[in-house]
Amino acid sequence: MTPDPSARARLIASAVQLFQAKGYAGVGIAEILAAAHAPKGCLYHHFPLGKEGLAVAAVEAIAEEIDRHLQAQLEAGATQAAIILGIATATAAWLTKTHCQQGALIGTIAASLTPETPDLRAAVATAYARWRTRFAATSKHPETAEGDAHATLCMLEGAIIMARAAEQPELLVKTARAWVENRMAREPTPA
Amino acid sequence: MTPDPSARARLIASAVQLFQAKGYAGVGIAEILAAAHAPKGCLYHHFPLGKEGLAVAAVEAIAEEIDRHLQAQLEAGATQAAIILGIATATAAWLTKTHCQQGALIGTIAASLTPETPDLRAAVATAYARWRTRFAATSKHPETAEGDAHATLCMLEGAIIMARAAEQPELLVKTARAWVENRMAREPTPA
DNA sequence: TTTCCGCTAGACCAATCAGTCTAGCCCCCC
DNA sequence: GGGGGGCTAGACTGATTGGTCTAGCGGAAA
Repeated sequence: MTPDPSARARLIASAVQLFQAKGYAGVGIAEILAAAHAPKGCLYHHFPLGKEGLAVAAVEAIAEEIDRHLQAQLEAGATQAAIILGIATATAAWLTKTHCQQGALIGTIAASLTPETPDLRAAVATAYARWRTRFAATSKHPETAEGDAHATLCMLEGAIIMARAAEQPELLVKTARAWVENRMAREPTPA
Repeated sequence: MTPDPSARARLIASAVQLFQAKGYAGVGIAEILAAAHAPKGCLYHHFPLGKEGLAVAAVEAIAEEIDRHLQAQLEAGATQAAIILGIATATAAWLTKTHCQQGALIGTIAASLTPETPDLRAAVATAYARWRTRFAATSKHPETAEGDAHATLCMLEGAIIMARAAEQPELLVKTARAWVENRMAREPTPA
């Protein structure tokens, strides 16, 4: 099992799972290594910056994955409302499946950022900006596009956190539905 | 300095500050004790359940404080829009003052709840439910009151987290403003 | 004045933390 | 068929973790 090309990927996958569940400070390196079946030296070889470096990679991986998903949906002509509801429904199902123990990776990490991990903060901010830009790009109201996209992301992140805290995944779908209906009501006839 | 009646209060105050900044897992007991100028035995006397007990007390204290503030404003006849904007503006000012190092206590804790701290999860869920109920009580549309209140709380929590991550407190006010204008547009003539 | 007890005080513990370092495997190149 | 180096492997360290335990201060009651 020498030049195992998947060791790095396994580390990132385990980090995503664990950080998602317990937050950055809540997970020890030993736990990640055990989950990834990797020894310590392996981590510090692939991520010389240690725990923070791994977390940055995890954030970037998820940011990339979601951004690709967004892009694909938008290019396929999905409406913003459909995308929002799709994310909410899928996440709610995920919460149910994991008994509310796995949430939104980036939101979970974002909530407890400290000045001690500036690189991690930067990665999180970049991820949010990326989604916002992607989402705003197809808005029908250019002047409010960025603001709307940002508000939508806020609602989703907040709703995921609150649904987890209340252990009621369905709250997430309900909130998203209310949100899109709210917007529909405001824009009865798309330009 | 014997029966110091303020030791317990000092512990809670320090816990609020630190948990707010770094999340539950990110703060060590030693740090809280140092900030509160209290020895270890003092904490375990007042909070036999240790760290989690202290965190529960901190969450309850903040929940109570904010609930009282909400109640006072509602009784004074403030509109929901005014209250939302007030919270956003005040929090943004607070973020600016603390260089985005202090956020929303309950949101920060809620984001990284684990099954290992069930009491803390319960305290957080109770706090959210309390605010939601309080806020929904004065809605003009009873049938959607709870849902609206919940969505508003989601938006605020998410916006605070994202404003912190981006280190742009003004994002919070902008998002709240967009939110209330959205609602105004939907309800042109209050019943 | 003496007893009592709520509370402070901090030494102490095993466990865990993130991180460093050396040893050595094994593929690839020469 | 020897190196060389990317990578795995895990022992090890000092600091810190949450928590327990005993000692003793000092005001209130008798």
